[in-house]
Amino acid sequence: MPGGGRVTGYRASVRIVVARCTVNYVGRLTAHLPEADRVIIVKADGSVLVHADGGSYKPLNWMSPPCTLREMESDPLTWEVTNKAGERLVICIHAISHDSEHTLGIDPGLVKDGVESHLQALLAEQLDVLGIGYSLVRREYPTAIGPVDLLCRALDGLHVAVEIKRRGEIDGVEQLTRYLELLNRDPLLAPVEGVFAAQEIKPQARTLAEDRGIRCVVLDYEELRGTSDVGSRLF
Amino acid sequence: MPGGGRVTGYRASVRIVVARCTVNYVGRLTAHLPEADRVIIVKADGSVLVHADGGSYKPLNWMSPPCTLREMESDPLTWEVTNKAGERLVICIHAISHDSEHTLGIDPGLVKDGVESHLQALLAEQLDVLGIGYSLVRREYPTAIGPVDLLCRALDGLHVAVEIKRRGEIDGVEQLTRYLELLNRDPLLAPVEGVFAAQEIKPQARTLAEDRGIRCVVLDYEELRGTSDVGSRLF
DNA sequence: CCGTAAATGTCGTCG
DNA sequence: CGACGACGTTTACGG
Repeated sequence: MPGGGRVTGYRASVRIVVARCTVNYVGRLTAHLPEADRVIIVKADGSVLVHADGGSYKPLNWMSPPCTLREMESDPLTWEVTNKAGERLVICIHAISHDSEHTLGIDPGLVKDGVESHLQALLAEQLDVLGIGYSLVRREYPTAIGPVDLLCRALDGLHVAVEIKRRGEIDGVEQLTRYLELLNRDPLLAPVEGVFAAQEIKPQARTLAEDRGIRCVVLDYEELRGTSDVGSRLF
Repeated sequence: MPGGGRVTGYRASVRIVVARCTVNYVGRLTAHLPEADRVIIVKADGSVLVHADGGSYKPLNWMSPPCTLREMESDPLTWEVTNKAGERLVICIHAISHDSEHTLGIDPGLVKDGVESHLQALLAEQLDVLGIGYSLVRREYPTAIGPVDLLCRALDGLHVAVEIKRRGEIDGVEQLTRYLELLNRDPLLAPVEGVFAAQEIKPQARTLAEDRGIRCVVLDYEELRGTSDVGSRLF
């Protein structure tokens, strides 16, 4: 291995450093941060975040786990973070104004509600929102290019493929279009109609969808959740 | 304004708190974090990050700027972060094990190299990589649904639309397909061929592209940069 | 491990 | 401010 330095192994703690530093990343792209004061967080898994005082939750520069941090006994102090893919993050530390370490333990994790999978579960129970008399063939109906959110059968026996989004944009229409093209090749299913269902449908997505004969349905999450049995069971 | 509490205005500093806390977010979705020790970062712009000791750079929970932090003098200590859109992040702090504040100043910002715009600039100078004798009509050729990366003319006078990606996936093929459909409606341009150029092209994207008569070209960034005049000028 | 799709995506740019 | 595409997207899920 080139160079010396101390390799920091697994510590069950975060290290928080505030320091004047320059940072260089070479990997999927090349990125350079000029000398300035920043917050550096080293997590237990070796991952490193370099934050400025502003911007959103995204660090200016970072290294994702799994990776290895090596602290060089050079002047200026240099930290080198590397991973298997050959990406390198090098932090030159010119002056440290804060350095502390904290033991946090394993986090119990985040509980979410209101994401697409919930919409799907609720809709599968209330297909009338999509069309009177619809019956469910399958959730996550598998195709060669991925699963269709809902496959239904209308009163007239025709099949209906439903793509569900929280926010309906062009990508979602394209996705449904690919599914429909494939499903319509299956003589046992064809003809298959398309329904694009979302809490919010962008005008351009609606235009594209309707231009392709895909019906758009705007969903009311609160109403779906209020009416449903699962609504209370799930959360 | 409901409730009391001290509203923390603009401070030109980050505050770093390590504390046992529970966190609730209500906004675009609902998310709950059970009681545990975490790192809480409050940036100068009022934005808040709640990090665990692990995972990647994404916080467990957060609020993006612009937003307002109100510290309630309750027991347990409660921080309420809100924004214009009505999103709320509420942090109950049960025990503080670290609390410090640091002045960082404005960050000079990140310098990047190696992204799509550079690929586009390099390719525009070396069109032979795409096809012998190609000439450039325009970079960012405008259409009603967005700009085509490169519009070229081949030796035989036919037009060629080029979509450039760092990583070529299905989305990029769809995008180019939409452009081609539009461009081919223009009698002054039609017929327009498609070329999908990327540093890496996923098999499924290649299959879809070739199925649609779109030619795929794999780019070598280092070679493009080495050969080019701009290569040295740009960086 | 690959491939696909979701995301509180975020971030920049352009109209 | 909205629309749109890029992103070191990251992250989760399924084969």
